[in-house]
Amino acid sequence: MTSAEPYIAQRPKRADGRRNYDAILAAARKAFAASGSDASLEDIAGQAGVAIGTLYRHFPTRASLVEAATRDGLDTLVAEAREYAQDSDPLDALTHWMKSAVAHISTFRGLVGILTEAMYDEGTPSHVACTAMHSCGADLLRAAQERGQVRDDLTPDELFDLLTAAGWVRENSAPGRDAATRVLQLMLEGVVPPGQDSVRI
Amino acid sequence: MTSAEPYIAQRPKRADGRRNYDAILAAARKAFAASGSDASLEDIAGQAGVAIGTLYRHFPTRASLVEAATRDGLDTLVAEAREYAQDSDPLDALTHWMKSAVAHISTFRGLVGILTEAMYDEGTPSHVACTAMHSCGADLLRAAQERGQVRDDLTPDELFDLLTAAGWVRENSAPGRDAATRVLQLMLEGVVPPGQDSVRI
DNA sequence: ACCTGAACACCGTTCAAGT
DNA sequence: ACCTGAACACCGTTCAAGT
Repeated sequence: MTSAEPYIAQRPKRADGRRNYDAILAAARKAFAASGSDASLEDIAGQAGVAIGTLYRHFPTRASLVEAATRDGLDTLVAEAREYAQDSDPLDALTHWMKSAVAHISTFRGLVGILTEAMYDEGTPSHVACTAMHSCGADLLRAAQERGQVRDDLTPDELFDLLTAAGWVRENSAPGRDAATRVLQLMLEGVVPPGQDSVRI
Repeated sequence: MTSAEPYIAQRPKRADGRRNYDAILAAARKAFAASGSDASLEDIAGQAGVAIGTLYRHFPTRASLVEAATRDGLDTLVAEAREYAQDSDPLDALTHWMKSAVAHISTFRGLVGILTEAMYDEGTPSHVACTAMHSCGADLLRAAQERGQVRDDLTPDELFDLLTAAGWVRENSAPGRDAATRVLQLMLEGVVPPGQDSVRI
């Protein structure tokens, strides 16, 4: 017996279906940006000019709609990892990618939570995107560690934790201050100056 | 004209009211722990053995119920700050308090988000608790900075960002790994070893 | 294969009636 | 001052009927 596969939305072949699919996706992205991942599905259908049943036909669960709405962005992030890996300085590659990752995983309120859950739940539409991200991060991390540029007790899971933490700050911090970038910088450099004894928690 | 004050729940004087108030609070804490801050209010009323109207009488908004359910814990946190301030080592005091703060602001899923919003919104029941926390952290931070134990470009707002980021990880990380403590440690010590050139983001 | 919208379910919130 | 529960509103989700 195979475990239940998550439903991954597919762009229909028929012209009318494809038109509606695209309209729903566009409306969803707008609604997620404005109201977060728990935006009203009825509103989204209305904005797309389709009946609610049509939305459910293409995207049977909210998670499948979120996955479809964020698919391109997360694919881009994976592509960036491959580009940055060409960089002569692995630490530069890692930090640039981390900054981009934070942006892509927090494009709207609620996304980071969905992706974090998806990371450890295979029955979730965004799970494959998350594992792809995870392994990209792991590759860049390992390269930097091999050069001694990053502490070698940092694991890929922990890197993911740092990214989601910074992403959450980006989703939720008050506007007017780029809190997430600063948090990322503090994570990388540390709060306690090198001169001090090691911090005991 | 005075701006609208948030409603802060008060324990009733009449015996039957006080009994219900306490029962609702106990049920709410249990429900929040199990289902997060968006637990069903009907369930909470049912568990407390009261009608839904009674819950609304004592706690007219969900935020007021959350505030009442977390009041004791956050008061404790403020008291701990004063204790730790007696410590001979300001950095120890700060790190211990930070660890406790992370625990207290993430006692159930959704709390960190509510507190973060409350920090910057005066019209919110938890706002006063948040500013108290904020100023405690600022005091401990300043003491550690005066001894040169913490980088002096770190602001109290940024300290709060770090705490909420770690708290969010605690709320949302997969069980079986104490991800939040590790994240806190990484924030304090940094990901990049002292030998490296300063990190460019 | 795809679309529509009525129908159902669930839950948050209010309020008139009661003690 | 406090309690009750019916009533209303809103929204997610399903499904029979239709093209």
